[in-house]
Amino acid sequence: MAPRVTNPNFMNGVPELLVLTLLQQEEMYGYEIVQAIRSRTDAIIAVGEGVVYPVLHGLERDGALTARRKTVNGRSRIYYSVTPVGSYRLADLSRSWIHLATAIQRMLTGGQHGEAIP
Amino acid sequence: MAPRVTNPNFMNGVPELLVLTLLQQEEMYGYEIVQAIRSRTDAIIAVGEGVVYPVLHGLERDGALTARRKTVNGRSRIYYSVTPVGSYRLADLSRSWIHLATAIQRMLTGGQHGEAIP
DNA sequence: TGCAATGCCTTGAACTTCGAGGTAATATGG
DNA sequence: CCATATTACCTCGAAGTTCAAGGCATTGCA
Repeated sequence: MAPRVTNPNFMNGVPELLVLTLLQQEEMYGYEIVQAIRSRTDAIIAVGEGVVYPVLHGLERDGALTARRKTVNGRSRIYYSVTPVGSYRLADLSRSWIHLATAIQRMLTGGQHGEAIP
Repeated sequence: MAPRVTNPNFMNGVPELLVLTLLQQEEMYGYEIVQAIRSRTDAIIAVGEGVVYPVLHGLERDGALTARRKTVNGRSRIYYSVTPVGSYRLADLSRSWIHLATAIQRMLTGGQHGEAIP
C-alpha cells in the first residue's frame, strides 16, 4: 500500500498558542484576551469570543490554566494564569508553529532542505 | 453594539498556497505534488490526496490553473500549469500568509506594534 | 502469480472556526 | 431618569477544512 499520511491537522492550535502566549506574559481574562489579540496584531488576527472562551475552558480542564474570580469596579472577571503544565504546552505549540512556519517559508522562497538563511 | 469580528477563517488557504507555489516553479501532476510537499518540508507538512485533488480542481475551475493530459511510461498523468490568474492569486495568498506569520511571530517574541527587527 | 507502487478520484467523520445570540451589570448622555 | 453602549460571561448551529480510508486501473518487480 502507498504510505499513508499521519498529520493531526497541521494548521491547528494557533488560537491556543496565542492565548497561552498572552497569559504567560500576564494574567488576563477572556474579554481582555479577545481584544489583546486584535490590537496587538493590528487586527490582522481577530478571533471571536466563540473561539477564546472554549479554548480557555479546555485549557483549564487540562490543567494548563488556573482561574480565579476577581471583582474590579463592580465587574466580575475570571483571570487565568498559566500553570507548569501550561508552560510546557506553550513551549510545545510554539515549537510546532516555528517548524511549520519555517517549512512554509522555505517553500515560498524556493529554498531547499538544509538551507541556511544568513 | 460591541464591534463584531470579520475574519474569514484566518488560517485557511495554506494548501492552496503550497500547490500554487510548486506549480509556479514547474509543471506537476497531483500525485507528484503530494509527495513534493512531503519531501520538500521534510515531512513537517504532509497533506493527503484528499486535500490536493480538490484544491487542483477548484483552482482549475477558477481559471488559476490549466490542465493537460500526458502519458508517460504508459501512465496517464494530468499536468497543471499556473495561469496569469493563478499567479495573481499566488501573490495574494503569499502576502496574506506573510502578514499572518509575521503577526504571530511578533506575538511570540513579545514584540509590540511597529517594532523593527534589526 | 501476487503484491507494491503509481496515478486518478470521492466520501463520511471529525474537527475548527465563524457569527449570532443570550444574560446581566455598569457607564454614559440626552 | 431612562435608553443605549460597553463590559463580561457563555453557548450553539452553520459552514468550512482536513483526515483517513476506500475504490478503480495500470505498471513494475520478485
